[in-house]
Amino acid sequence: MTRDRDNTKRKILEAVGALLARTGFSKVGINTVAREAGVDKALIYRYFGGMPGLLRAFAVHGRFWPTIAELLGGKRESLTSLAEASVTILQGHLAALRSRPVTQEIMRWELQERNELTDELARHREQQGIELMELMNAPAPGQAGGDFAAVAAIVHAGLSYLVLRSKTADSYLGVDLGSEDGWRRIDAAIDEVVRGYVESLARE
Amino acid sequence: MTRDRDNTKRKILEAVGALLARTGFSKVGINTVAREAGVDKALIYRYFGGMPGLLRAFAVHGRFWPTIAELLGGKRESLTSLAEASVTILQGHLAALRSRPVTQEIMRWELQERNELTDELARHREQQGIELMELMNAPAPGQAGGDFAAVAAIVHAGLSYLVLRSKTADSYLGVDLGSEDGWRRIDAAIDEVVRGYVESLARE
DNA sequence: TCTGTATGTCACCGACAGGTGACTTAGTCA
DNA sequence: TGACTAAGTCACCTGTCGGTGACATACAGA
Repeated sequence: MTRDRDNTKRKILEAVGALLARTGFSKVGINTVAREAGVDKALIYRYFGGMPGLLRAFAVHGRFWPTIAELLGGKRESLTSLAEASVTILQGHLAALRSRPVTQEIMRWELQERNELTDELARHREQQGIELMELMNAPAPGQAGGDFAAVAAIVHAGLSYLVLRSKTADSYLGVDLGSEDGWRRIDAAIDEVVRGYVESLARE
Repeated sequence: MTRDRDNTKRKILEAVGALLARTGFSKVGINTVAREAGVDKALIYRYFGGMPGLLRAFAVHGRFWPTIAELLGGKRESLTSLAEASVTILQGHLAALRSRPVTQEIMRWELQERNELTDELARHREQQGIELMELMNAPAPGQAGGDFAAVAAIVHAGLSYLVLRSKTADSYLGVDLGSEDGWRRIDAAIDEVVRGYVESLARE
């Protein structure tokens, strides 16, 4: 065999991602990762110091969260109104999350367990979320007669939940989570509910 | 020691609930349940046939899902409008879920794993969800110019996610998930967003 | 009072987990 | 070419898991 530390480290990190996407966090351990990577587990300890270190390296190395640019999907210039911006961002969130199985697994993991790593990941996302809120030019609570941030949080969370749930459920409240048709309904509903709400704010 | 099969079974089932609420599904196993119940694990095999049988018995015995009556919170008579009914039901869903840690754990479990038991639980809830939709007297998609069911699914899912996330996160998009204040914002936002949306439907 | 049964106890199995230390060997540099 | 370093291998430890069979004994019914 050839000896190549960097390549081995890469194989290990890739194994984490593959295992994560395929089997979820609960099955990711030293032994399974080593097996998946075709590498002796002692090397994981030598190169990453153990499971926590490996996960940290994995978290740092990967691009799990969509950039703001991706969320906007090249529509940055069209964000002329609060409704416009909100719909674009929320629809972008839905599409981005759906296309990232590993991110979904990380989010499932975050729901189960709290540790320094999940906290760090959460901090990063919370930070980005707040940037997004600013990008929507959201009015502060009360300022426009409504709590826009709280509404956005509900919808954002709802999209997250529907995507996470789609792995293990066929439908949710009658909406098919297994077909593109169902997701088109969700996508359209984002538009409906956000515009409806923002209009009601404007009317006050 | 006294010999009392029924009491032992009860202790075992209670141990499942306690363990579930305290440590989540991933830590629920034959050994941990037996230890928690202060009982020999052989009895679990004798009385329940093993882990799947125990979980099934647990699922049957417990009241994890709020009844429709609880969701309505004694406001059945006031459901005069679509908006009224929807807000009441969604706020009821939020309160009910927040008060049920075991239900939350089951839902976390459902996000991770799919098996006959989670499927059965999901079927039951999907059924109840559809009843709720009918109770809201929801117009069919397209009938009122909007897909009410999809919007309701997003909001319903969002509330679920926020509650599940509150165990491991302090805030979500700037909304504090650890204080009653944050939840009051969510509660109010349900009202805002639903009314805003329903009004926009009426205006078409 | 005796006896059968079912409740509860215990010891043990194989499999697999995380973790470690000693060994072999490939590649590099003097 | 020889020697050193580090990459890779292997054997083995401890603990826990799910699962099972043999055993002890409390209790009810004859």
